[in-house]
Amino acid sequence: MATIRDVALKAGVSVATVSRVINNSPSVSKHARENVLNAIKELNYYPNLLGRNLRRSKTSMILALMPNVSNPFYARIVKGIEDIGHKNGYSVMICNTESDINREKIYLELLKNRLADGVIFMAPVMNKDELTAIGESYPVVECCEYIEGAGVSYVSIDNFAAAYKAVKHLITLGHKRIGMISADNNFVSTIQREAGYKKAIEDAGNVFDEGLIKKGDYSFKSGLRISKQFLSLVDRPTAIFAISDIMAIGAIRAIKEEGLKVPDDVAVVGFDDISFASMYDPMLTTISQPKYDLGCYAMELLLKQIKDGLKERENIILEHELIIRESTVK
Amino acid sequence: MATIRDVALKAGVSVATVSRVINNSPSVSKHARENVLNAIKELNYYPNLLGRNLRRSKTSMILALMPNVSNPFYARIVKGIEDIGHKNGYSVMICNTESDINREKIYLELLKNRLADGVIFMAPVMNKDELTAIGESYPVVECCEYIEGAGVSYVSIDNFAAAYKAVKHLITLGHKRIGMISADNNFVSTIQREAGYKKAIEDAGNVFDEGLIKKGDYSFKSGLRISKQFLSLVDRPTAIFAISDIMAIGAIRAIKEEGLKVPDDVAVVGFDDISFASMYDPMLTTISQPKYDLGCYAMELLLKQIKDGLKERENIILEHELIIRESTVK
DNA sequence: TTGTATGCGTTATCAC
DNA sequence: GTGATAACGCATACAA
Repeated sequence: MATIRDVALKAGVSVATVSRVINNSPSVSKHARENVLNAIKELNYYPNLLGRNLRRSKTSMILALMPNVSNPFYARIVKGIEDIGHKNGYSVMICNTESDINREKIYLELLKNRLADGVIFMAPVMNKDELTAIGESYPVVECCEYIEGAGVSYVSIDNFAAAYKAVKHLITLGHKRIGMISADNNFVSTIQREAGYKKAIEDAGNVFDEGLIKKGDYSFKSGLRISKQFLSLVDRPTAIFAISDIMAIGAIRAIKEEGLKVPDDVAVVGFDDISFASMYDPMLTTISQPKYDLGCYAMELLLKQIKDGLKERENIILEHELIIRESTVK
Repeated sequence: MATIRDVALKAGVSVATVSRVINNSPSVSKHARENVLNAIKELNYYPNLLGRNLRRSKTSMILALMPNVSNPFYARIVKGIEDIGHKNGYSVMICNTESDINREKIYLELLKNRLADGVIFMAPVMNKDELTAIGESYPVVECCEYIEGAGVSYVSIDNFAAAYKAVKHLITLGHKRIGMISADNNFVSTIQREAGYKKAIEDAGNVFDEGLIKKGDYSFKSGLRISKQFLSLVDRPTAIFAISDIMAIGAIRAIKEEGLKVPDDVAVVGFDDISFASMYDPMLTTISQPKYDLGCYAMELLLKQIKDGLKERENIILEHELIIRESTVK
């Protein structure tokens, strides 16, 4: 495999000149540049970035840690991250944590081992102190999900307001008993969405019933199971609000299996607006997050940290949107 | 940031000894090892892998190029790749090509630039000669989709047999006019699936009607649009076979929108068995590929190439399965 | 405009 | 069991 030295030899110049050509330094004669370029082509030379990166002590790589490659919710976010990254000369490596703290740590080693310049965390499961420690030494930004008080920059939406809006929508449609399919974790999104749900219920003058919040695990099956529980209540809810589209879809399936109609008998609202939401039958009313922009802003925050040092923390809250479809309105 | 030299200094030994400790060399005294370990902890030292990789000229990273992170079909495959990779000390970086040849090339540079030791290609769009060239110089294996005659190892399924089985299933159910939603490309999978479709039709003694194959683009919308075309035919098909689940789901939606029932009026078979297939209403009959195993085998083939040099080419065909659900049988 | 020489952080060879 | 030291491939300060 050709090295810069081979190129220099073939082009009859020094390695320094070759390096200058590669890096578009202006101070190199036309003649020399041509020779070098030819030699590069002839030798099919590609710079060894290990050498370059070691020398420059930067890798132009950033890490995107997500809990689940298969979750379509993250797809657009990643696109935003990549677009901004590429525009700035960074490659992004996507890594699958599976919400497994060990895998998170394995991939974080890439950062500590200087194989990446920074990391975008999609939904960290490590605890606050650990995250804070990482954030103090390396460029980190959280995207969507974040840990409050960890002192790490994040970009997200106002989950409280979003949930409030979703539930308000149901209330406006006349629903009084609204079941909520939440999750059994301490994510900010979960806590905020439950709070938004509660506030909307209470603002409407209805009594908040703790029993109408049940915990799933973001899966279709859990949405299905919980909804069946709701439907078997004597005073069953006429609407269900799920904190993820997949669980909402499980809810729809459950309602149909019970011989009921959506939205006539039970209305359903989801969260995320994944692509499947508009493919389902009925199409799902849901909260749309600005996924692409979330990714873009996260990457921009990260780049700023990398360039300017990591002193400044910055949090960005983007707008969400309620997308009304067939699962709530005919 | 601490380097091996700092550790050596603090531990009162030479860098060589530190290196030995890091790499678990047996020839280092208990005493020295302890000192080094302590120094490492105190200094919060992490080896700079750029240095190590440069020295060893290997990165223990492999590239997984996929057309689309958001396609749930690839999720399990990636899991297989990662599991085998991790088990062998490799990290895998997932990269999004979006079926864009430029992005493919950008990421392939990481290989040429020695930032990765090998690449697993999920659905290459580059042409045969280009792929062959890459395959001659670097460890490469194709997974699922592959280019025939490129001389690159691949692991896939028998798409001809799978399509044949799917269509045969419909024929057995009594269907005679079966529309096929294919794609407008030259993927092996597409060609083989069309051939399997044709053969099944002909083996059943029916006439093959070219007009019953229409081309989509793997999207929900294209499945929807094409199905509406099918349904508006005077002699409309009573069954539809789509080469992707997403298009099949579009077909179901179209059939329902026309006021028809699935499977009573029109039956539908998809391909891939994405998680969403069993969430839809009706649940989708489809061909299941052994996604996880596809990933595992691909990674194993790649590791073999990396270790043994890249001389040997090997192709692996795994078993598929027809999953019969509600979209064909009540 | 060009070349020489140094060092980035490691590992590995060699001598002790 | 240990320590000098020479690479790995490149970028750059400095000298010319």
